[in-house]
Amino acid sequence: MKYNFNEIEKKWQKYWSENQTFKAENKSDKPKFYVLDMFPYPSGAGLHVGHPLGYIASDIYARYMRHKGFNVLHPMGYDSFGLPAEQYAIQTGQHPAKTTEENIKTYRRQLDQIGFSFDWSREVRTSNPNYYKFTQWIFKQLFESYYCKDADQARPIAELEEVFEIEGNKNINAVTDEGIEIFSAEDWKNYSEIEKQKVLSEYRLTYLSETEVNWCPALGTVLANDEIVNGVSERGGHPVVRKKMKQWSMRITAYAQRLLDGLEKIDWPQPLKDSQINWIGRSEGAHVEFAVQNSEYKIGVFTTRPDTIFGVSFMTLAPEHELVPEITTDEFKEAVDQYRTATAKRSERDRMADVKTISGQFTGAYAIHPFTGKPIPIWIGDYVLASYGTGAVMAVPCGDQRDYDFAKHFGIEIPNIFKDVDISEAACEDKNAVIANSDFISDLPAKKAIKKIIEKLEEKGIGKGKINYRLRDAIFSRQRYWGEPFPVYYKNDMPYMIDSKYYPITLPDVEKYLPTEDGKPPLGNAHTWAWDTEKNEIVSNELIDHKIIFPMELNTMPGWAGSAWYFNRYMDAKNSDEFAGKEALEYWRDVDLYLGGSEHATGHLLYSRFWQKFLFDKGFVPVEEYAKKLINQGMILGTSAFAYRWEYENKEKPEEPKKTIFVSKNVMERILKEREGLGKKKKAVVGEHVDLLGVSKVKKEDQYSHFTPIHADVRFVNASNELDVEAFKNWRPEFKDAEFILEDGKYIVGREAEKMSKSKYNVVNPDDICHDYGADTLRLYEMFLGPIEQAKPWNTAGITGVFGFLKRMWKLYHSGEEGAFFVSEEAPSKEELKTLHKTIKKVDEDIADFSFNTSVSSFMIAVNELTAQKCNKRAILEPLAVIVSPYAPHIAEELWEKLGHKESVSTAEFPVFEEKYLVESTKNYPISFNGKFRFTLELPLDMSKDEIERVVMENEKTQKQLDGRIPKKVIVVPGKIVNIVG
RNA sequence: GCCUUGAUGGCGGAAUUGGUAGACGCGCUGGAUUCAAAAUCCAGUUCUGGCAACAGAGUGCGGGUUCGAUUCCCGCUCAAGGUACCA
Repeated sequence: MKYNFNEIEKKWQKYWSENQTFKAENKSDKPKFYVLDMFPYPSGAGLHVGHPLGYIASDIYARYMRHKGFNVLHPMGYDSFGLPAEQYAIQTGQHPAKTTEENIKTYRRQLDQIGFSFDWSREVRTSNPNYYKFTQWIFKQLFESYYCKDADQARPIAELEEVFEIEGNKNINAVTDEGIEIFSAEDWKNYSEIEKQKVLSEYRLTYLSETEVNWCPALGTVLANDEIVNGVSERGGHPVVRKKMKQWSMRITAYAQRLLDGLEKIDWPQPLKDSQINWIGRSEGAHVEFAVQNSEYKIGVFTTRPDTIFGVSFMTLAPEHELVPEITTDEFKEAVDQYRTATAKRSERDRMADVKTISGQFTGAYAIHPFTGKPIPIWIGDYVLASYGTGAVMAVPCGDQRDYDFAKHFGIEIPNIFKDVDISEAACEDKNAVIANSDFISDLPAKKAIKKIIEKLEEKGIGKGKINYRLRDAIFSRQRYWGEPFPVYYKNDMPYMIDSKYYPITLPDVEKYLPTEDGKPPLGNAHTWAWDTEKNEIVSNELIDHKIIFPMELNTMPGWAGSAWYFNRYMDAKNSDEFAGKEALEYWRDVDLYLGGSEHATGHLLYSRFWQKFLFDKGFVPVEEYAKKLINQGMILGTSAFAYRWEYENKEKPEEPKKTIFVSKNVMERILKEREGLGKKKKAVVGEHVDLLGVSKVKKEDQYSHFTPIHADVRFVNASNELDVEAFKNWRPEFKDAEFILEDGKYIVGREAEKMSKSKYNVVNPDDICHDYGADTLRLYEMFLGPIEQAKPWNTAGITGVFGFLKRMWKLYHSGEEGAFFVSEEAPSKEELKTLHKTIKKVDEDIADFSFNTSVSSFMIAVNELTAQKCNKRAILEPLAVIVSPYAPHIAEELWEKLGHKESVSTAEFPVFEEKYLVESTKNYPISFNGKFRFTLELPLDMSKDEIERVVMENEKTQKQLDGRIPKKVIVVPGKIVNIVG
């Protein structure tokens, strides 16, 4: 019988679906195991071969753990809110819900065809109102909480209000906005409703704030930093300005320290942890206040080197610093204003990217040095960022290179406060340098000086030790349509939460998905988007009276909102009362294995940890870290194909039409090489080669043109990199009449590994592979490509290898007449048992190490050996089917059934490795001379060291190697090696 | 610049605590089978020299430790990813 993979795979996929084979129960006597994949955004392009890599690995793990007796939760769902669907809606007018639904159907079909053991009964979609009602609920919880530093956890905001009533806020130790005012109980009671709400919002874990954003008036939207190139929008090249906007923020900074500490408790890849540590950016130092001369104002700075305070010779403020207009003297007003306008035009990223240009402006004002009392000129400069620390620095040119460069550039003095250090060329940033010329901290090393200076600052009441974080509160508003609506309405411009009883607050329909003409987000186009506080329902905007009926929030939540808690939802996906029931949460607790790409390191993986900690503080979830172990899967890259275009124009005969000529790769390379030999600029000119190309007779120097690599669709290229020229010509009208310069009658393309993407025409779809070779081959091959965490280019060249393996394995079970199924009941031989147990051991170890590629190799070795042994014993082939089943489940099920089993192979117990079958009595000792291996010698394993040495030395091969020399030393490591030195 | 990861045949990659470098697969070469092809099977395949036995070189580069280094240590080069005026 032939290995008919198409039929087998369809049959078992149907079986699994009909029998709900992989449905996980929330109660079980078995230990639990939760295997999770980062869920996909269902894009219109469908799955490409890169997507399933992680899913296959996690599926192997999940199936393996089932065999090992665990109750496995292995769910899948969709992060289905997002920009592409909205862009598509803008272009076509189709509702994003509709296109998203279609895309999900494609994804599901593709996922099913690969044979994953997902429990589809728990599928979640972030854009489903039954799901996002809980995203809204969590948002409300955050709104109604503040971070208490004493308890080091989130507490209800209602507690604050009680305290305010009694004693004001003087004893409250909470994470708040900078510079919060102290008020008494009396003050509080006299505050208006609006004033009270304003105060509370300074404490809330999610709050409205004026945030600087990159506003693009032409597109009517806010752009992310990476959507701006050279100060204009990437799309369309429209001007971008920095603008203040009222937006929701998440006080993630409250959790900075715990997010840092938590990393020590979880088994995540070190690079990923490092990038989170980096992102949080903790630095220890001091906050110091500098008084401004002849004024009431004080400028606070953060410094990590308070010990260098005697080296301060100027201060620099960010141009946006709020005190700049207040302190600037009339004389400098104009220059300062000019500088401020100039920097406002540049995006933050531009400013940061341009490190070389030093610019700044003196304000005319002076601060007073807190210890020496000397006046210190106050400058503004765009090397100081408004968003870090206090937006101001005490400049110590002798100790900080940026301050040094700034001082040099503007001719500011550079006092030296380091003992025996030359600062004529550069600043001294060495923390081991001893401080000098610094009053009471002179002659101290940095560490001691820092301690002393902080004590003094605190004593004088002008500063204190401080820990600063680079991490900033996360902006949570998006001016988009296709996202979660906020459950918020506005009364007197203050936000109020709609009671969670009325969730979900469903996304309203709009006619256009673009921003409104007056620049409001797309929800501004909705006609029915007002909250009736009496009827508790969404009503027509026309009814807004600001008494009972109020306007609702027009922003939507960002992409990461839904994905910040979905792993909890899978535990109890159908619960309509709670985001997940207590019992389910207690049973599943956390993810045991989480698989996904490292690109989420500082986005999803940080925000989701933050939300989990918050939910933990509130007692809603039982664990503080939701994923014990995380594995990054590397990206599968596409192998792009390039055709090299040369635009040819005969300048002597302009009447001749221009020609598009494609030059085969090696011809092009030869030309470039020759030109290099002639000393001409590489890749610049091909004029001299007109003859060679045989195009036309022209004056050579008139032909100037570059070779331009053009992406050719990889479907037109075969394994030998030959281009199907006809298909390529028909592909695009502009290539219809192109000419081709061939080599050996073929057009050879260049190849390069790039991210798989539609625009690069290098996407390989798993559908074709499944059709031609089957899902089991695809699964094995993706694993066989190399270590899971490594990025690698996709190349189908080797796929016949694993396909051949499956066919050979199939044959083992079909040793009957004319290939009929047959297994013998005979007892297996020693050799057969050895092969089997060697493989069990290897697969156990490999799965524990997530080394799936080497398991596939060991399967191949096993099948090769069993084939050579002509093995057809049930006692070997039955366990073999189980070992292979996590990797190639369809063929395993089919063979399992043929072996006479009624239940799915997934219920079978994983074969247990037994050492006794591998015990050897002899060892083939490698004999080396001076560390160089020469030959092997088979000796009993129980032979003593001396005995081995004697036998080896007596051996004639040894004598031949020694050629009469007397060895200085003979090293014998029993069971390992013999090395003869001398 | 900084952080991280990596570099092994023609290619993807393997090598447990330092102990026979190149498993397994692809490709390539030769052979069997076939009218022929596909498929399948067998043999060979790191490089250099040699008919061969064998000898020499060899895991990015330069040193070191060791009887012995792909593996450990020091110094570099290159590549990929992340991050960037973070006071």
